Amino acid sequence: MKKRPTIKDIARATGVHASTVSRALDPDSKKRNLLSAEVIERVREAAETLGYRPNRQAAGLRISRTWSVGVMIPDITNTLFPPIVRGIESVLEPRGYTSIIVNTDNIAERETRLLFVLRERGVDGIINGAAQRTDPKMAQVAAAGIPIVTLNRKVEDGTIPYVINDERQGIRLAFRHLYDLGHRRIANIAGAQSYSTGQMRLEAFREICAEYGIAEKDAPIVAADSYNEAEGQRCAGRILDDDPDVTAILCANDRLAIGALKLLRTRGIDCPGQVSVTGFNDMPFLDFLPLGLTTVRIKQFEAGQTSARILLQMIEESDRAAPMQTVLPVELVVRESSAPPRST
Amino acid sequence: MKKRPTIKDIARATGVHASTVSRALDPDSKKRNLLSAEVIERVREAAETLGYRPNRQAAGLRISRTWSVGVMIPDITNTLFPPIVRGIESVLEPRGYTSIIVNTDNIAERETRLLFVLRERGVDGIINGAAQRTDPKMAQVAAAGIPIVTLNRKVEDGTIPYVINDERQGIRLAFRHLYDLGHRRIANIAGAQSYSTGQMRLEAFREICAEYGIAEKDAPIVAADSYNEAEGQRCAGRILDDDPDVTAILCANDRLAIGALKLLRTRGIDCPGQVSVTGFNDMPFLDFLPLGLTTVRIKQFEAGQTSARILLQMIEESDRAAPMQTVLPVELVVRESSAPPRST
DNA sequence: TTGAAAGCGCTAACAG
DNA sequence: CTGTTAGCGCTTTCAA
Repeated sequence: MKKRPTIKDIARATGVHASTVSRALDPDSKKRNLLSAEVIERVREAAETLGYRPNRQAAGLRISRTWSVGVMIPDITNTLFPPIVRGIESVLEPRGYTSIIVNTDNIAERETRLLFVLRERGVDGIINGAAQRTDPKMAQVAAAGIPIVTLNRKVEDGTIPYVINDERQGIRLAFRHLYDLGHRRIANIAGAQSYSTGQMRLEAFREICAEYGIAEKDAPIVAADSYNEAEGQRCAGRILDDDPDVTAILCANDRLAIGALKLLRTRGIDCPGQVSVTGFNDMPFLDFLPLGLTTVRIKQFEAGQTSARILLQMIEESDRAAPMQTVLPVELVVRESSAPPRST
Repeated sequence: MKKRPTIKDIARATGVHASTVSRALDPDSKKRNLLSAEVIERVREAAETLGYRPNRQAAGLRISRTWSVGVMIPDITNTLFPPIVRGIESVLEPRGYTSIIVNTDNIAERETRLLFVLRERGVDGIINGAAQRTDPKMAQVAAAGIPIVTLNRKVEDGTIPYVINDERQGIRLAFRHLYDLGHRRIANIAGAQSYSTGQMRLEAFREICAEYGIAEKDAPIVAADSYNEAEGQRCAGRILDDDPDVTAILCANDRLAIGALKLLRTRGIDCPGQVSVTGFNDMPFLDFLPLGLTTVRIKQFEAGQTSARILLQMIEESDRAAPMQTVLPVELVVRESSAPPRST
């Protein structure tokens, strides 16, 4: 196991000083321009033939950089996240960065600890796809000067750049779709209010109801504690118990919708015959469902890409201000879970 | 953004030399035992109050370690892999390691390049979940002294430790299940023969057919080029074209099985009424399928854990020999896609 | 039992 | 344009 060549080896081979080699190989042309073309060429060749590869650990120790970024997500086994992760990777990898992916499971203390782990690792920046609406730890990290951007969710603090989806428009598309089908008693299973998505989607629902002149009692709302199927079941149950005349349930997320569908099946209520259901996110594998779910598609891969690009800009061009707010477009995907209400 | 305290700061605070601090804080007790208990205690306290955290970059530069491992998988968007990745993470993280996950997409040149990226990153070891049966690059890396273990698949070269599932037993369970249901014309969609899984599962199929005294013509085999739904469709089509009397299709993997199911639906052939289908892996979200797939469950999370443990042993206890071959148990999961053949 | 000194591989002043 | 020097934070001889 012979060790790999260093800058010194190249210096020896070319007869110039190590620092000259460093300069010749620096990707920043401002430094290279100070050297004679001839030396640069010689150094390049020597590096090539020796198979030189810079030692990032050493360079990093010197300039305190690691060319790694932390990626925080709730849980990679949630199919929503793999495409996002690949989007991130697709811009990071070509630029020489690697990502350290950590799963918070939406547990606050785990998030805190992982944040600590990432800082200790000296990551050059963080993409947080698991942020809470208020997140003091996060703001603290940002204040400490570590580039950070949130993905899918935003922190209300206002200092952290974010990339989110057009939640408002998504809810409006779903609502209008149901309304246009003829539904007039549309319930809402809202998401956890501790996430910006939960809060924004609920707000959008209230807003459009008001716009359409629908009274609050005709648009019952139950907020879930978290985004999962069990909560979807529970909330759907409560809605139907309180208000058996509901003909459609607009859910703040696909997993809640899947739970709602499950409950309907349990109770022998036909979907979409008796009750229509819509989701949000268009998670992969949704089309495996026996009944296709009408939902709002978000740009998963692109969201990953965009957040990574913004983070890189923050890391590498700290002079240029990075965009603070990026909102990606969404689109409605109509499948089988929505239909006109039974015309009783 | 005040920088974090170094070993020097502690030295100054306690009045001892930096090297003494290093020794006092060394987790290896052999080194600490040389120091007086009093000094160790003082250093510990100072480290605590200053909030000292060792700088891995610096330590790594010195001892050439990074406390990071590379994890190669085909594609994180394949739901089979997230549980594996979390299994790996669950043992790595508590021991202070992070994992760098890369997706090969089963493209050889991508694999080569990523392997290069990982080496350049100086990972302490590699878990390869995307290995080919013959993989010179891999053997080369292993020979270079970088700890490496393969996961799910094995390299035939024989020098690389592996953690795989009991492919043979899995195929036998599926076959017996079909046979016991009464099937006598069982076809096989085999996996790509460039992966050990494809090869082993096919071998097991041939073996058990022979055991049951089934002639080769009564057990048609078509090998897929890769593990995906399109190939499953194609292969199932060929099987039914050549041999319309087949009553069951045993697939080397779930995705092939999903493809086969799709083809049956296309042709209006009822499953399990006319043709039964089985898969392999028990991928998450399989239960979303309109028709539950009978399959062989592999221990995904545990496989991740086991491979990580073995890798850590190779890294940290290079003296103790790591287990070369680990075969995890599998179990049959019976769902709706298998039933007795129509008794025509 | 502790200190001194060297060096891992690289970059960044500062000279010249 | 290029060489010299110093040092990032840590570990590890070698002395004392």
